Amino acid sequence: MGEHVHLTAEAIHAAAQTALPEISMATVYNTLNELANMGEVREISAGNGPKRYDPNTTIAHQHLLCTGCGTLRDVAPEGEDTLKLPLHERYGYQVVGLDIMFRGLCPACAGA
Amino acid sequence: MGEHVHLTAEAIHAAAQTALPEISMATVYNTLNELANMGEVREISAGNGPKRYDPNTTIAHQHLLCTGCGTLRDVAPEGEDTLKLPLHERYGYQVVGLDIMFRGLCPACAGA
DNA sequence: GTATATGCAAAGCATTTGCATTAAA
DNA sequence: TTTAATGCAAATGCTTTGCATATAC
Repeated sequence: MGEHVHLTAEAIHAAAQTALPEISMATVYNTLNELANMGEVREISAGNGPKRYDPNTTIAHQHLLCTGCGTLRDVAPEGEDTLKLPLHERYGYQVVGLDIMFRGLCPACAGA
Repeated sequence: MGEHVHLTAEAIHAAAQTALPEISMATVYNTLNELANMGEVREISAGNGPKRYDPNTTIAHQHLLCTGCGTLRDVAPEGEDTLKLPLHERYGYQVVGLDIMFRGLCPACAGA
């Protein structure tokens, strides 16, 4: 649901277990993949480690990635609506989406 | 070296074999990880499948990702220099970099 | 002669898949 | 009763690691 910090499959599994103690990772992955195919969530691979799942599926995404712990959260940068890829730079690609990812250390990782 | 289509470890291994027929994947990965730690290349995980390695290490990267075959290439979008993350949206993060990724089908995948 | 880099093979992690079982319509 | 969803466990794909060998200084 509409959170602003995006979870891994494992974290989703742990959270789901509070409601459904018997739920398996396979079911979590099956469901996440279905949701992704339906367009209800987007998978985001944040460098190394597991993917994270984002329930925000608007066209342009803006994220803040902690390069220490991998935490991923939503942000709203300035100038987003001015960011366009000129036709002569598209190399014939049919562009359907845009991801913007800011990288850095979150406060917890910067302090450690 | 300064290519504009970024390769997977496997592709780099294959290319390296033309010069060093005995080279192993372990050596390729060891070397790529060293280069990444030195800041000479950047790892980019393009959704599913293997990572790709980008020798362009300027602060803001702009990429075009084919969601069909995973090909990743450099592009230069308009408005890149206006894209900034306002302080009140940084949540205390120390932002050190920015990735911009356009997603879509490359001509080959769109035709198939 | 000592230290570093390499190849090989095994291990590791995240994710997917097959299959038998369970629950649902 | 027929269908779809689930759990389990094995398999997969990518990457890393341990260790013995080879290479360089």
